[in-house]
Amino acid sequence: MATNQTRATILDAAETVFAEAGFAGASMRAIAQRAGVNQPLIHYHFESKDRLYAEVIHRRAADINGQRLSALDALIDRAAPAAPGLEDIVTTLLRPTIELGHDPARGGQHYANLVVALGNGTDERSVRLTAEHYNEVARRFIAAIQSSLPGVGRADAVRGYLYAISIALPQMARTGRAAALSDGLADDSDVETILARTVPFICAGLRALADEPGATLPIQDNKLEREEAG
Amino acid sequence: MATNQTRATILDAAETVFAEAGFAGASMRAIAQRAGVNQPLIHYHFESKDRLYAEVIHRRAADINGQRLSALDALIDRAAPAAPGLEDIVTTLLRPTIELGHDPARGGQHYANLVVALGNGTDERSVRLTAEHYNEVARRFIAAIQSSLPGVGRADAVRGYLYAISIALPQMARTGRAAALSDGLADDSDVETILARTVPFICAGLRALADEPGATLPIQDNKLEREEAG
DNA sequence: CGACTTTTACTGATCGATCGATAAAGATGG
DNA sequence: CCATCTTTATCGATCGATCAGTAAAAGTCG
Repeated sequence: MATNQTRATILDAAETVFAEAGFAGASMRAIAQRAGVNQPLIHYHFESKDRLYAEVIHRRAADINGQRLSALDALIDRAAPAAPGLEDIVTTLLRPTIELGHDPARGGQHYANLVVALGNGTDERSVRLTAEHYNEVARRFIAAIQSSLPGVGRADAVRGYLYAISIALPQMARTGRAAALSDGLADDSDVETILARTVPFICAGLRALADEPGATLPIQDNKLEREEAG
Repeated sequence: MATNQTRATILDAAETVFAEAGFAGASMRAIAQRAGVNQPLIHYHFESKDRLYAEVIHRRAADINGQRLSALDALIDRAAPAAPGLEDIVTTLLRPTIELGHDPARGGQHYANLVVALGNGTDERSVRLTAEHYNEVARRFIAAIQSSLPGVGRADAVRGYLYAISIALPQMARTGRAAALSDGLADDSDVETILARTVPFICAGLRALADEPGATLPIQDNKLEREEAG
């Protein structure tokens, strides 16, 4: 896996085309044209369309999840022996995501659109890649939420994490719908503005789940690995 | 627009295949095979792949939005001259969505996956169809949220609406990720369980936005250093 | 009524374009 | 020369769409 310049160029082009057209709608020829290379060269470097797609995802996911985990570790160390505050945990989870969506140098919106489709997709490829790249960080943050909010059960912590991600990803992708519906009032093009609105929303929601324990859901966190959802 | 049985059969098959493979990944032949008809018949009834896709969306959107608007009207009438409660408004918004996602007779998960991709997509087709079918109901519910929560500004009401939809749609689509991450604890296959968790979360979040109206209040205390060597 | 025409619903054959992928030859630099 | 990178040419498969043609139902008229 030599860090080739050609590889990076192809990955950037693939990221954009996959984001705009989806996996099936993106053609190797369109990717090659945007990258300024020949189509068979992509096969030389990445073998197949599937492997190219997986590498596009892996590159950004490794970046963003590395940031999230090291920031979470730093947060936990700083607060030790107490648990970090909920606002800090949620901010640490969301900030790298929102920032990546606003940083053109790292794919910007393109990867954002990709990862939204990935996280919400039900096809085998999306489910597999999502679990492969995002389950570890999910478990870490779910545990952090539980430590900071002892009243919340495991199931509600999982729900809260998924709700937080569900809110953050579309903002990362920025479809412009908020601006359209508010006649420009909610044009959230600034990272800090987005965090200032989403973090209080999510934290208040999580505390509501903790204060209002819902269905009869026991708390047990022994098994960590699991194959599939029944 | 004769209510033909063949048309409905094709629409059902198209809904499933589009949901499983996306617009580009779904082939007219695969749709025809699932519908038990031959491929040119689809062109006879729907002209083109684009029009077929639009009709698949239109059929369910008209159903679900009709339910939502009439339920909202009834809610407003019942509470008049006061404004309806926030929990009732959010429940009225989400229930038809969640229920549709759990009703196999009306497409069930299939339309759910479709509409998730539609709402999050940035391609021209997705943006156009989303605005065409969902902007009216969005404006109605945003106004209702503002009437019930006078402290919330217009921009935050829009945000709250979009956050609510962002939370509800993935649950409608049920990727099984919640169950996988919680070892089955959060297997939300029941409509009432989902509503009992999402509605309090969303309402608490909305009230937090209303109580903390500063749209320009960046959270600075744990801003991450993203510069690598800077 | 019965013969004729029109409309509707559907089918088999096939079009040109494009798909992902491969083989093999050419270029490049150590 | 050799290994790495890049290109040209091309494969078989599949894509959305169109065509002519058929069977049956519906409408028309003496």
